[in-house]
Amino acid sequence: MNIGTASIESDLPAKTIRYYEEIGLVSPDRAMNGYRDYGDADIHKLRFIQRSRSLGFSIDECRQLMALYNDRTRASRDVKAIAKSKLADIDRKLNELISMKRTLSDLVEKCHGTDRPDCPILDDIAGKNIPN
Amino acid sequence: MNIGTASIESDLPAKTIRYYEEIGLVSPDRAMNGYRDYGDADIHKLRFIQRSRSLGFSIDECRQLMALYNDRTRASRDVKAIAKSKLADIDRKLNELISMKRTLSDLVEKCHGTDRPDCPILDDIAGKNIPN
DNA sequence: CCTTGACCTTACCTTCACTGGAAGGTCTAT
DNA sequence: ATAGACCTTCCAGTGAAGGTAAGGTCAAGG
Repeated sequence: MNIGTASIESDLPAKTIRYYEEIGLVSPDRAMNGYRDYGDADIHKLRFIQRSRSLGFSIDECRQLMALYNDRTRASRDVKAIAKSKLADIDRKLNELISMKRTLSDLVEKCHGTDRPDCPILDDIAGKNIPN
Repeated sequence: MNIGTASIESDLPAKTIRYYEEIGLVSPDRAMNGYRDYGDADIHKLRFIQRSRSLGFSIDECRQLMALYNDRTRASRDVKAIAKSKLADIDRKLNELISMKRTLSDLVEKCHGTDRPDCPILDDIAGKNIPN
């Protein structure tokens, strides 16, 4: 499968996929013409990375997970530990996002959204009683 | 007020404050000795930016928000639109995060966590079918 | 007056994770 | 045979800072 198809399958820009190869995350075969040739396992990896990245995990964290994929002799205990620590990260991110959402949607709700300059969102961001 | 104090007042690293000056966000006076001299209005702006950034707005969005804030004739509708689009972003991230959490905690639960290399988490990453 | 140490300055380099563009090779359909 | 959609590599730039170096300034203590 060429990079264009891999891009669609993994929901990642071709540019990004090449970058991931450059930094050693996913190394596809090459066809006779020099084109990258992605197999199902590559697509699966790319999808996993895409999902992890979109959740705010760093490339380095993705690399840890990829390393687990490449080392089939690792004790499943270690894998479980890493997965659990990622779960804790996810929970932390969830809480941050929820708090951000609460604040923002409070503000959006209070904002009348008209032509008038009066705006609770800006008032909040600016802090209540600071002079212009 | 020197940059160190401004840093404390605005809850932003001095380095970041200088960067904000470089990109034209906040331009303090200079004292005779060349030190930056921040007034209340500058601190106010810095706090505004700090708060916007912590709510997930990009620098460019902060710039828009500040322009709206400084524009006495602004429409609160415009501010609301920006905030709502940010909220949509947050919701999308939340959903992805929740789905990732479900996947990972499913896997952690299924993982026996012993010395054996056999590991359901890796099997999932590899795209194997895991019998329930 | 001198030194120490905290604070400030600019200038430049590095980071992370891409993203864009140029210049050119390949494939497929008409 | 040619168009245009794909692919290749290489080089540069982005946002939003963080790090480090080399040096200027200031207040306090000896």
